[in-house]
Amino acid sequence: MYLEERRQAILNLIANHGRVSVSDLSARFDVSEVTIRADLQALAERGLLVRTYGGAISTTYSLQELSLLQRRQQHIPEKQRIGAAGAALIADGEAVFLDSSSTALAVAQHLKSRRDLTLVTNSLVIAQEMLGLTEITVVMPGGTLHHDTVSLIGPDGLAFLEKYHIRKGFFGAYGLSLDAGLTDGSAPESEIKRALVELCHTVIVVADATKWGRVGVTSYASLADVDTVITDDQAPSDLVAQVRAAGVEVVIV
Amino acid sequence: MYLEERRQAILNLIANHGRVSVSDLSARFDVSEVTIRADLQALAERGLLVRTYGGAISTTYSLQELSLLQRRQQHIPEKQRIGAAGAALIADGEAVFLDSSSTALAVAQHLKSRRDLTLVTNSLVIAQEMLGLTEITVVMPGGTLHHDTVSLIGPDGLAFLEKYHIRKGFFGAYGLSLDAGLTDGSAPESEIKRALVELCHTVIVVADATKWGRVGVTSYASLADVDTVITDDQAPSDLVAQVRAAGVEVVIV
DNA sequence: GTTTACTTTCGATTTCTTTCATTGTAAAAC
DNA sequence: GTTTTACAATGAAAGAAATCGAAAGTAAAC
Repeated sequence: MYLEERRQAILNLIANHGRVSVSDLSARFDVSEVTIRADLQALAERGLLVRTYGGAISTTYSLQELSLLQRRQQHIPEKQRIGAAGAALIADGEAVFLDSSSTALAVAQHLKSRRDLTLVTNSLVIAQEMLGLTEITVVMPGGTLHHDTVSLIGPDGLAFLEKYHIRKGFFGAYGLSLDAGLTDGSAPESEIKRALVELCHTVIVVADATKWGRVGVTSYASLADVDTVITDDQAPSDLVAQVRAAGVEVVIV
Repeated sequence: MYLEERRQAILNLIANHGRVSVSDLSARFDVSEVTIRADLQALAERGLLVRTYGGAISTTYSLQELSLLQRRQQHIPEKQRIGAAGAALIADGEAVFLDSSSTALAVAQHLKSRRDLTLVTNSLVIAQEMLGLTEITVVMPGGTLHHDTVSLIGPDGLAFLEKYHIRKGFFGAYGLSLDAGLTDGSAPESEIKRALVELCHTVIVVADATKWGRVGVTSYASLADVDTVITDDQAPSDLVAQVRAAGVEVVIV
């Protein structure tokens, strides 16, 4: 039996039983456990199964996709620094837009002590965060609730937003690259962002180092649309230099 | 059973029951309580559950804790009965409006197991409550966040809502009386309700016994606009009789 | 005969889990 | 309101199993 046959057989077993153990596979295919481990590692790297201690399980039974609640808890110190830097760009009396990314939420969290601010957002989480802060006016566009981003999405929201003169818009992104510009994971989410990039006088991208060079499903802006990028000190310096050469201000915190 | 499988099973249990206990999990999976605690800690660090003394609860359940409205809600069996009766009036596939009252929230809570529903609401609390229920479409009008009612209010939201064909609207009220009809505490809140009473084919008022005979600052509908009132068995029978005589169906639960 | 891809052996390490003693906590009983 | 009381959490230590790294073995391919 060849390596590829064995690995295919392992995948079949997982498809049928949901789980396999290293010792069982070793006995079944009459190879050492080390070999089986190499198989499982290779298959796991291709995302075909999830490795566990002692075996492997089907990807469908593995831990759930990251929700906003979980994304919120990733890269916390970086996001907080980025959030503080973003909030520092906002003057009292301004109207700003914040999108439904977890980094934009970090910006919002640093606005809590501010007064006389109009905050436009389609993120329910940001709205919730601002509850009780009566000095801050929170405006939301209408739309349909998207469960994964906890935000309101829809064409009617855009018409609503056009009435506002929004000075600055803060946008998160799934990825930030020279060719694809700013990219996101879902198309409808992208659409509302695309319209808002047009609408905002100043476009500020808040993105931690992990976003650099990554490309998502849909683009919502090119780098030419962007005025400022706020990122952390782990951002790859070659990419930062290239983006700066493209005329974008890059703030590193 | 592998570690990942056990942890996934714990998450499933929490998703179904809302809560788990360390001792139950220890017995169920036949591992020590120390191991379960390590599992819960790991899952809590990833934001997949919220740790409590003796067990853990769902993250969405703990978000509810944030809302005073909801906490108040949980201790009032009358509102729950009214909510259940209201939910029973809603057929699958319908589009319904729920306002930002705590009684309308009780209706929403009884819709959680339903499928193929469109729920229009200006209440952030209701939207939050429906998070993760992907079978239910939640639509919100645009507007400005009102901190006291945790709802979106504004003239633009109305134009947005006119596009929807909403069969049934559920309205709470500060007061319900023969002369003043349905009254509320704040004028802008009233305005959006007034428009929606016009819009909805069927107007259903959900109001516990304390609301009868009370009059608030502004009226948003007369009894002639109302099709059904759902209330509890403490409602004053003389008023109930008069309202029935005015042609309104009164459901007592 | 050498190269290449795959596999094995064998310690050293790591991971997972348990036990036990100690400290901490919530809520009932006073 | 405080004191009990029963239960829960934590830290340290230890054992069993799984994993990893590196070197060595095997067999087909060039």
